Amino acid sequence: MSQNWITFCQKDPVTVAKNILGAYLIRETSEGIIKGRIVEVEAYGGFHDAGSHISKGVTARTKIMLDTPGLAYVYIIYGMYHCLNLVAHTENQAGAVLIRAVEPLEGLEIMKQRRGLSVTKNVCNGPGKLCQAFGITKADNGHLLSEQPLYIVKGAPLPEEQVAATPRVNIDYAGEAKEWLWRFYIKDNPYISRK
DNA sequence: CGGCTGATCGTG
DNA sequence: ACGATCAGCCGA
Repeated sequence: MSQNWITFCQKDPVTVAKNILGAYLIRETSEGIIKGRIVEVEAYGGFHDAGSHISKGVTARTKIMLDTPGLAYVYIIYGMYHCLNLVAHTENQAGAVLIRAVEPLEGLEIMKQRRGLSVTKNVCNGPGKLCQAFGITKADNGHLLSEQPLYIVKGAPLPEEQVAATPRVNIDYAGEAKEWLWRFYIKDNPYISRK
């Protein structure tokens, strides 16, 4: 039910990021179901977080970070790739959670075909890669991620000792915020984007 | 308008 | 280590 989902996402982005680890990302396509387990995420905050898009200003692109928690925030990066985020923040705040890597579970053939690969390795172990595998584009921007045909289903809670926290990737411009331990991944999972 | 920048990826 | 490649943002 969507209200449960919105409530789940209406917490600070760091909490939502940790809570969404181990959940399932599901895409229904005309060719079949694609499913994966979320194994790596990053939290992005509001105006105080120099690594966050919205800290540079509220624009047509970034204003969704202020919108309803649980919406998809999809943007194009480097003119070539898409990234999927989940809007996540408390009342009157801004924030999002970047889905960085997924462990492929179902729809392997469709994913490999879209990625142009013959083996499962490297199909979903990066934010741009998983969007290509799942067929996620700007057409999905603003979609509530509890609803078909693109949705997230919560998994079993993870023991804290299975979760690693590190600085976020590729935000060298972000000053002190680049040191914050806002990247989370499932330890020893072979499908994370990098060590 | 023109100029820059980038929450990436594949290749080497 | 580096280049591809262009939406998004800003300043004029």
